[in-house]
Amino acid sequence: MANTEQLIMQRLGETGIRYSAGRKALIRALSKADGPRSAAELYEDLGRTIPLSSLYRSLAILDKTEVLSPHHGVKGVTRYELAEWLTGHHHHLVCISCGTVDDITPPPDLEADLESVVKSLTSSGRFFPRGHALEIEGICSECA
Amino acid sequence: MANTEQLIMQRLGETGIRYSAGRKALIRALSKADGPRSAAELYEDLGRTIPLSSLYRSLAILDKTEVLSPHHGVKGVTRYELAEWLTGHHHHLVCISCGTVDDITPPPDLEADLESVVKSLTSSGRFFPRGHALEIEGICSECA
DNA sequence: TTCCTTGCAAACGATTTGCATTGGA
DNA sequence: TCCAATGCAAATCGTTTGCAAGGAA
Repeated sequence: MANTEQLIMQRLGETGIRYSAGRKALIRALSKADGPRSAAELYEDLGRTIPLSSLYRSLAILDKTEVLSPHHGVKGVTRYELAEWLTGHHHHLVCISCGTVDDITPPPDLEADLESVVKSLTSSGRFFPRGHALEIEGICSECA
Repeated sequence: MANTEQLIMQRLGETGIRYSAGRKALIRALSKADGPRSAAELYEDLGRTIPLSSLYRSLAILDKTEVLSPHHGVKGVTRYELAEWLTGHHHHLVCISCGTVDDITPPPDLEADLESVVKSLTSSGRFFPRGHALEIEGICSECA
């Protein structure tokens, strides 16, 4: 999706945030990944060319501007992925052994079921839903 | 549930783990809570009578024996709740602002839908599911 | 006596921040 | 020029661990 970067540049331009070379590399690494990535993982993905502190800062900024969304997984590490308005809605397979997260896309009719589940669960009026996440926890093929 | 403690004592007894006064207090605090609690929150709940290190150790042991199950939420903190074989299956409302987590129990027919979603998503054979978690993310009434 | 548990302090790992420097519009 | 971005090091925060003392079986 060459278009994804266009959308990101546009979003960032609106708020005076620069789409620097480092951030471009970060975004491309995330685009290639098949699931959310932590700062440490991105550090390796990028050949340790960008210091961790810069990665953390960029991740925080891109999170705040909703270009990325965080995923809080096993072992207290935060992983980030492109926000759903860029990638489309999806869910996660989470390995409870190594913490790896893979994306999965549910068939549309099943997703409709999920939506109705969410709606019926939040009809109390005491909670204002922004989204939902179906996390399927188990053991990945690497750890099995 | 006076019966819950019986079940826990029995489970611990099988593995030479003691149900000490501190752990009893911890379990009772979790029983009263309406959602998963972090070590720091339990520390406060218990009037700071049990040091954090003891709480962390007990939480780790009770996790390993599957009396508790962990929830990895906002801000990289781990919260624990009684395992589902003690409390029944349920899901979570997660406040993306303050990190608070509340339990919700889905109507049985909707839960059946969820089960079928999970089954259809994991039919690839490359992932071995242990459970699922539907996290509904949004803003709680406190933060709204 | 034999282990498990507890407390305190030190150690750790992930993440954040202060500060001086660099770089782009 | 002006402000955002970067790099390094130090600081924070949640969590873990070493070790010696306390307690239950």
